[in-house]
Amino acid sequence: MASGRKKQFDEQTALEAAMNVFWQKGYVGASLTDLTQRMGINKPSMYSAFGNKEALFIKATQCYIDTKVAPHVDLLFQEGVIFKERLKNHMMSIVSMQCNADQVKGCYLALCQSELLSDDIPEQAQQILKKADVMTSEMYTKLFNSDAESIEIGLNKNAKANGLSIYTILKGTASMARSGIDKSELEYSIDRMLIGIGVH
Amino acid sequence: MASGRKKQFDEQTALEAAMNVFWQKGYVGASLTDLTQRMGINKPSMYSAFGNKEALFIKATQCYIDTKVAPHVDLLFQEGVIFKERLKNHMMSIVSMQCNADQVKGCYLALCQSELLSDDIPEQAQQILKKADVMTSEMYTKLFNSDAESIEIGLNKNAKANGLSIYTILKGTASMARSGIDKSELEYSIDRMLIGIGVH
DNA sequence: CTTAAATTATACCGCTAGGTACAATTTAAC
DNA sequence: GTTAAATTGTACCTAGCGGTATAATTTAAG
Repeated sequence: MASGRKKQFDEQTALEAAMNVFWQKGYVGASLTDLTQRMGINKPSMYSAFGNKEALFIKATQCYIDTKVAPHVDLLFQEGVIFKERLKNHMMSIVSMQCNADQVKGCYLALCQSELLSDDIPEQAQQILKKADVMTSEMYTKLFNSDAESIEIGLNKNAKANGLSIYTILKGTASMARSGIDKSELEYSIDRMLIGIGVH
Repeated sequence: MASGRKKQFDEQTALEAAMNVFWQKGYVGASLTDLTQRMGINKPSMYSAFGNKEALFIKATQCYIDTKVAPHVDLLFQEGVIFKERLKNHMMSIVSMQCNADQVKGCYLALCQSELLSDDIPEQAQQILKKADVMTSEMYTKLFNSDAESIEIGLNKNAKANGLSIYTILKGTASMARSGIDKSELEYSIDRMLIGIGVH
């Protein structure tokens, strides 16, 4: 018989702002003041909408995966494009995102995963970060293992190693992107490293 | 006409302990309690011996460079070994260090450099981290540019790109090592990526 | 117009951060 | 053995942390 004041902020917009803070500062380095300021709300609003810092982080991480990672994954399975081009398109698209001047440079996940050894990340946050790492690794292995063209070329024989190589390259470009290296330099590097893996 | 109590700890030993904490937690994540506990001293002793957290960090960083990085650099210039083997030895040696189970996994410098965008690293600490980054990059470029064998093979024509590729690979292995990937997996990846760069 | 539910702002909690004052202790020169 | 310099341990400072109690505000149903 009554139904209170309306929320004066958009939850999704606020979540994206939080995502950018974690992207820039990592889990430990992002303070509630940093977060709520950039979200444009105060602490009680944040706590009522998201729970606590860890819960906010988990949602922000999922937001990053959905909006900043998933689109590139689609390129891996695009119909009518040969395997090598699909893989290259995928990697180039990721690097382009990592270097985009309109957002934080580098990779949100790579940064926060590097904090895992610190013992300062709460349990559930650890889990989502580790899960994202394992799933990415497995995705590449499975790609080399299952893709019809990959099997044709024989890349499935070293599926796990091939997958890890791709992942290693992308972790490298993420790190370089954070340091401010130009996209073009990284694209060139990727192009040639793929040759060594047998993708050319 | 008097000369006080003797220091009850070894400064170098304490510095190495501090190095390990920064290696594990980064600059922001390493608290004075973490640091002094692992150094086995209390705060006033630390402040009198090293100045403050930033000064301790700068010395710890230099300690890392001297003891954990420099040895691998020597392998790049070893006499009586061909260029490609020198480069490979260098990279394998670094990866072996990054994966060593007896110490923190991954790279101290890569971790702390990833904190640079956070705006939470004091001025001088920023400078030493950026300088280490630039110098590493330049070292590889110069290697490809100046090494007699590199010139012979024609690798000097893409010296900058080649150097950046090497650096990118090593940033990638550093990140993977921190996640706990086996050394053998990374060695295999390096071996094949080098092929793409023309080092085989 | 009242009322109850929801969101807001303010002010605060206990705790830990980086850093320090000070007194107690140890040392070697005299 | 005294004395002055250096290091140690304890106890504390202010500021900021993650988190919350409370009261003021806004809202729509009755």
